Amino acid sequence: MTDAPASTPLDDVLGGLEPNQVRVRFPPSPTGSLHVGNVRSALFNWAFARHFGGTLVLRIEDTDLARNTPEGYASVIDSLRWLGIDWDEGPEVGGPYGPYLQSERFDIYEDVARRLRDAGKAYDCYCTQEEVEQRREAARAEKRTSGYDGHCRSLTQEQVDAYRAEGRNPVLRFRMPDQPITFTDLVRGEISFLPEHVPDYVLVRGNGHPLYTLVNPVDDAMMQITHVLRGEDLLPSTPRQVALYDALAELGIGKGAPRFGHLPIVMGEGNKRLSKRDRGSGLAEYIERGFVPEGVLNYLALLGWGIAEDRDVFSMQEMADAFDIRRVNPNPARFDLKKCEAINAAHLRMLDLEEFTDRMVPYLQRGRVLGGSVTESERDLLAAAAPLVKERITTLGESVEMLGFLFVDDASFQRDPADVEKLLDESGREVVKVAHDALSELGSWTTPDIEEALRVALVDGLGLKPRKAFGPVRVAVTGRRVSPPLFESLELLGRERSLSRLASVDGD
RNA sequence: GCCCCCGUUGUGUAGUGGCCUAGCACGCCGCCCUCUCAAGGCGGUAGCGCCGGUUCGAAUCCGGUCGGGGGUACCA
Repeated sequence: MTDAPASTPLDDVLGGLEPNQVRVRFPPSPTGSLHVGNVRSALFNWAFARHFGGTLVLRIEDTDLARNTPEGYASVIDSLRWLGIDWDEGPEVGGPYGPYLQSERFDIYEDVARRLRDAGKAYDCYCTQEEVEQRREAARAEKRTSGYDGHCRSLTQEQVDAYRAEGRNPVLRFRMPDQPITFTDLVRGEISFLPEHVPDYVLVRGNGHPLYTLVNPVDDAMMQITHVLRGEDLLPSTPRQVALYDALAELGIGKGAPRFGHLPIVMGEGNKRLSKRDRGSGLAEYIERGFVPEGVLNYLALLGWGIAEDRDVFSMQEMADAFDIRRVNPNPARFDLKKCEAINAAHLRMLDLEEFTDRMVPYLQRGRVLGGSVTESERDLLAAAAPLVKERITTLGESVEMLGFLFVDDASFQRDPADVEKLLDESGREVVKVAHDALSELGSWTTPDIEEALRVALVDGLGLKPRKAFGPVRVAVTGRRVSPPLFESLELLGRERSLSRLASVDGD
């Protein structure tokens, strides 16, 4: 572990800025639903900005027209809203540095590219991809750094004319300075690269299309971004960006390189980075299953950061208050769905009852347990049932299985075949019959009275262990071996429906 | 190949030379509670990659080594 970050004074984090002058950004590509790695990145930027009372900019990086879709954009916005990660500048909210969609900034990039070329910070490179590739392979064979070799750095006019005559379209290549590049990473400490290891790189394609390598630093510079918190996969590209920020500053664009903090990547199964194809990699899955944003965010925060050594459940406000980029662990973190579920369950339990109930509704509707509009009586029943399931489920989606039996009408009520086979055998059906008879004589239909009656009839009367006695009744009434507490469930189901379900076992 | 980053139980982490016979959480196992499942309580399992060095003393400092990851594009 590096020791530099922990010893980095706070002022080195702020770089002489007032806390509220901190400006960070989250720059997703709208290629589809957000990936958990992106969410983690958004969260850390959010926490950093909120901690200092600074600004979070949302910028949509949609220059790669082929891969972007309108649905992708909507999905990013919806995802952030669902998570509760709010931004101070960007699409939907505006701000002084717009537009915040890169697709609306092409003229800016064109202008900056021209100025970089005019100032000699970048140059036209006429090498074809094949030529570059060939030389790259040769360098590799000699165990040298494989990268652009500077072939077109200083062409004569004759050479340029000759290439032009061949009809070659040049790319615009950034001229890297011949100096080592060193910067202090907020997570990892000092990092430096030698010039021979960071070759000149392409800013603008032969067809005039600007690349990420240009666009991202240009926008950061123009939007006055002060801190860049991003995945460590971008660490190797940092030196060339730092050099570009400096060149831009010399042209009067921005104030030089921001401070960087490279967050550990999130790994999936095995030893590879959590990729889009991995199960559990997309935020959409979590929403569908009924994770709550508090839970997802809390878990993601734990990937590389912790609020205290003996505590791992906390709110986003608490995270914002306590967040310290210097305390982010540089180790890659492996995504653990079990832990994520545990954290989510903890947040579910922390919800107050009404809130918990409200949040279950859409899932019960999707599971066809509730209809599109919830009647008042359904609402009351749900409110009464909520405390019974709140401590028993990990995700809201599980409420469908847990509570379905209460809302479904007798005609469509179904029992789990496996549970029926296991518990409603001949003796089980006998138990249910006895239970039915005992309950049908019951005067007051309340949990304690129901329990009393069933204990007398089944435990005392039939001499059964409680476990054996109530199992068949549970399956008969709820349809499943696992359910909310039985006596409470019977009370909520009501006398008529309970008795009819018990009676229906016999007729099966 | 070259460059960069990382290396504490299965997983996430605490640990900044003695408080460490390494703490916490999740997982897993067992017990208690108990009408099922949870929740809760109690207990258990398992770790400093390796080798040298510095030091009275190292998970902590230094060197090396091994391992893992990332990058190496007219992708982002």
